[in-house]
Amino acid sequence: MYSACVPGTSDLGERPGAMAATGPAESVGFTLAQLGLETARRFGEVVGALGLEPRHFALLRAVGGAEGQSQQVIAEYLQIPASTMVAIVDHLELESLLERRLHPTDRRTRTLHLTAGGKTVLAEAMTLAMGLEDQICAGFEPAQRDRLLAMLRQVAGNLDVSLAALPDAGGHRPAHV
Amino acid sequence: MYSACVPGTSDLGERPGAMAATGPAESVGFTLAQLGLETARRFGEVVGALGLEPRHFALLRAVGGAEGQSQQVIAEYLQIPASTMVAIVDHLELESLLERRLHPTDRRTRTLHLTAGGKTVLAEAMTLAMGLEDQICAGFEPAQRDRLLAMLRQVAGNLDVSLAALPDAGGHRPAHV
DNA sequence: TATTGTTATACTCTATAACTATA
DNA sequence: TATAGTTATAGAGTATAACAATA
Repeated sequence: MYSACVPGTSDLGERPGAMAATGPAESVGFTLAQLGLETARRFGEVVGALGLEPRHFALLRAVGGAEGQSQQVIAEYLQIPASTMVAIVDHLELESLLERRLHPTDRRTRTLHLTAGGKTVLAEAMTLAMGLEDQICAGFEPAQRDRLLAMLRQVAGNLDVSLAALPDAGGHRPAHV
Repeated sequence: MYSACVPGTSDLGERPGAMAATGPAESVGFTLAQLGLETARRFGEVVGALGLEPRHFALLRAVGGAEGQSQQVIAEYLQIPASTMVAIVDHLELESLLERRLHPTDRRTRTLHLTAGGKTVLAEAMTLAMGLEDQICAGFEPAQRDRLLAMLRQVAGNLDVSLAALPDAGGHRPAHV
């Protein structure tokens, strides 16, 4: 993890120090990079209380929002290679938070589904995430927070960052239909 | 780098895919984490054109703003372990962008100084960073950009993130003086 | 005896590529 | 022949701890 050098980046896990401080406070870019890093780090701590790592949460959330999708589709959405996907799914399946099921027509494909426990843990994680959100936005009036979000969305647009969720399997039809 | 799972984190280098998309667009936390990640990634691309990695830029910048500080002080500021610091300093010294000098009174200590070339490269990198800044803030009027920065600073305060630079060696006096 | 910097090393994470089974 | 998923493996990056010189 050295993305921290921000605006270099860096990935953080629950690993200790990242190269963090880097930018002038007058720059939106530096500030965003630094806040993003710290936000991610805090989130890791928060979901860590549930025994989850950020990547596990990310997968639970993706599956929760797109029940029945294939591993491949979800891996592409999360922008991780197939081999990494296998490891994460293995981990969560071992903890009985999600399960692989056979695809109804294609026996090569595995579809992913949350278990009851997975839904519970995901809900708990979302609750904790909302608590962090409140901490992040402390002192903001609702209208101010909305303005901040609107500006951040504009920045996302400027950077071609998609904030969209993955449609569930039912929404996906073969192109030729 | 998997901090990308955002708000997991992650560090990014110039490495390809990071687990990126994760959060609902209605959350400041998720959005910040995602934008921070992308900003850091873009910055890595930008300074990469100068042959720098984000961590190299971070060190050049820290030294440029605190000429003559010891490796230890700067490593602490950057929140990286001493052994990592050695590797980065080695790299930049090999490229003649900075140099180690002997401390005037303590022969254990090395002080860090930018070379003329280092100053040039740092200035070029700052110019490129400003170009990225313009891209990030495209469509914002100056007053809007100021409002965004002010809000981000408030978030930084909420998260105890320091945006301060490191004082240079001259500003450091032993506590007992 | 404590501290600065260095070196050696072990560990984690990630991605590439080979492999199996299906289509 | 191509694709979904799996496994094996090699590489990068990081941190921990032992070490040398100096205080």
